[in-house]
Amino acid sequence: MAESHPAPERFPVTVDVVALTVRDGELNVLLITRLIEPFRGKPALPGGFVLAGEDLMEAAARELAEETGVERLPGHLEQLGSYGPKGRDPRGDVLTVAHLLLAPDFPVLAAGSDAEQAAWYPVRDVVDGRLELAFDHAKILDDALERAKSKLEYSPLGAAFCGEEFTIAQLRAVYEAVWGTRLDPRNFHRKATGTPGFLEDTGRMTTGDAGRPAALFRLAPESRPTPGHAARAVLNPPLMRPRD
Amino acid sequence: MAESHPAPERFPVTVDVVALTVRDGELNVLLITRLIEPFRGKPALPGGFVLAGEDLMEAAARELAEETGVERLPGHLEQLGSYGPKGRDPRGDVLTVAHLLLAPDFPVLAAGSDAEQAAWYPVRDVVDGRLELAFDHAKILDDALERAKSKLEYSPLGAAFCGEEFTIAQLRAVYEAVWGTRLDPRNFHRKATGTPGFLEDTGRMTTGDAGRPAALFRLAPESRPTPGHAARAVLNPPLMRPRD
DNA sequence: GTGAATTATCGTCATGTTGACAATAAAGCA
DNA sequence: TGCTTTATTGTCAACATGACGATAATTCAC
Repeated sequence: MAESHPAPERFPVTVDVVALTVRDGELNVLLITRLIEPFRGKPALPGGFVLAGEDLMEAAARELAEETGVERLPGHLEQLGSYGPKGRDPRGDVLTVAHLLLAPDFPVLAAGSDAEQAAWYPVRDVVDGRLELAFDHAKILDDALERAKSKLEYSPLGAAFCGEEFTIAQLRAVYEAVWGTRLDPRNFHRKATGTPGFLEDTGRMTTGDAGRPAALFRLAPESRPTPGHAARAVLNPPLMRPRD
Repeated sequence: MAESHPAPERFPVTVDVVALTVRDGELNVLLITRLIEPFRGKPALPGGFVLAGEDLMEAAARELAEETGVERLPGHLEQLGSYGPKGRDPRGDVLTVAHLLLAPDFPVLAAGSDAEQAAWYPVRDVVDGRLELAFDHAKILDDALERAKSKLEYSPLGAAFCGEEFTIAQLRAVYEAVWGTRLDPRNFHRKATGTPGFLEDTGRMTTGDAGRPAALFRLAPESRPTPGHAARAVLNPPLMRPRD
């Protein structure tokens, strides 16, 4: 960290959050609709300015809570990367630190009339160009998707999309939604249950669904996120997504 | 990106670079020695303030060039992650965006007497606690090492530590230095040469070294970094590091 | 109720990959 | 001329994967 004699430039710093979830087998992303210029009326990633005395992750969690009305947000939050500060906001140089939230489907509270309404949108709509995002948020979403896809290969974070307990089929649905592929249920079952340190059988079963009841699993202790530390990578060898 | 009515807080933003290379089979990191307080006399990562109108990567490259005296730096530069702004600099909140450079060994020019001298240090000295880094740079280095280790598994970026052309043994030495393990030369050779889209035989050989001459390889076109875009991941299945 | 549909789970088998290690090739060196 | 060093090619068993058959345990339609 070098010194420069003139006072260093200062930048406004924002945090943006790419919140992903799986609804009805489809990957969704949380977006707000901008109420002001620039990009008024366009969908954008939720986020906002980092406040004095705040850390990045803290700010991301606060903004997300504010814009969804959800107090304690579920799932796994991690930093994605930083963008800017040059030329990404017409109003001036703004540095943004993007974050990634992998979460089970949670309901978004209605915002007041003067607040930007957050809602889930199918990721497909953005990728296919039916939804155009503000700023460089399409690029950020793109990076987030690639990160999410690769996280599923090497880490137990697919389970972050599920609740505390889940069936193998529910976990498989996550992989299929994020990767955009179909996976063989039998091979997936073998890999998921056969990878040491990944899942733990709860002994309980589902009831009421169609078909044979499924065993309920949870993350094994080794795969669970410990307070402070992130979840350790345990999928070794990885659960590779099909290429081509 | 939400709006707040009061003018948003502005933060000084720095870039830091974890520059890694392999010298004599050992992983080294580029450090400067601080000339001023705080942490005067302590080693630190090279870096400095982002200037107005600069992008992050640009700033990182510029700072590295300034502090090493090297104009066009070799190797692969990527963003690592952002740290702060809270509580990492006793002088006040500073956000830093850490970067990672994987480079072949290059000589560092002597700095002037009023400049901070950059030099290569064995990473082991920091990890073992023989060298104490300023600020939160030990944490950043830690994250960089983990990133580098995993990059070698899934991407062709091990070659970024080598020159344009290299032998399989030189590439293996990179893996051994970064992972801190020994690898079987025969199995590594099989995997490196057998992975489609990874390496390309130049047809040329080494001469003058002890032992049988080795074939010289370069990165295959698919693995080479294209201007603008990063190198695509091609090691599929990955070249896994031994666990335990 | 009863059979059909549905979903979960276990098994099989050919193929591909890994890890351990033997054997050979091609140079420099004493 | 051997001896040492390093590179490269093979071999083989263990393991992992992809494709798919078979069976189990439910709900659902009638």
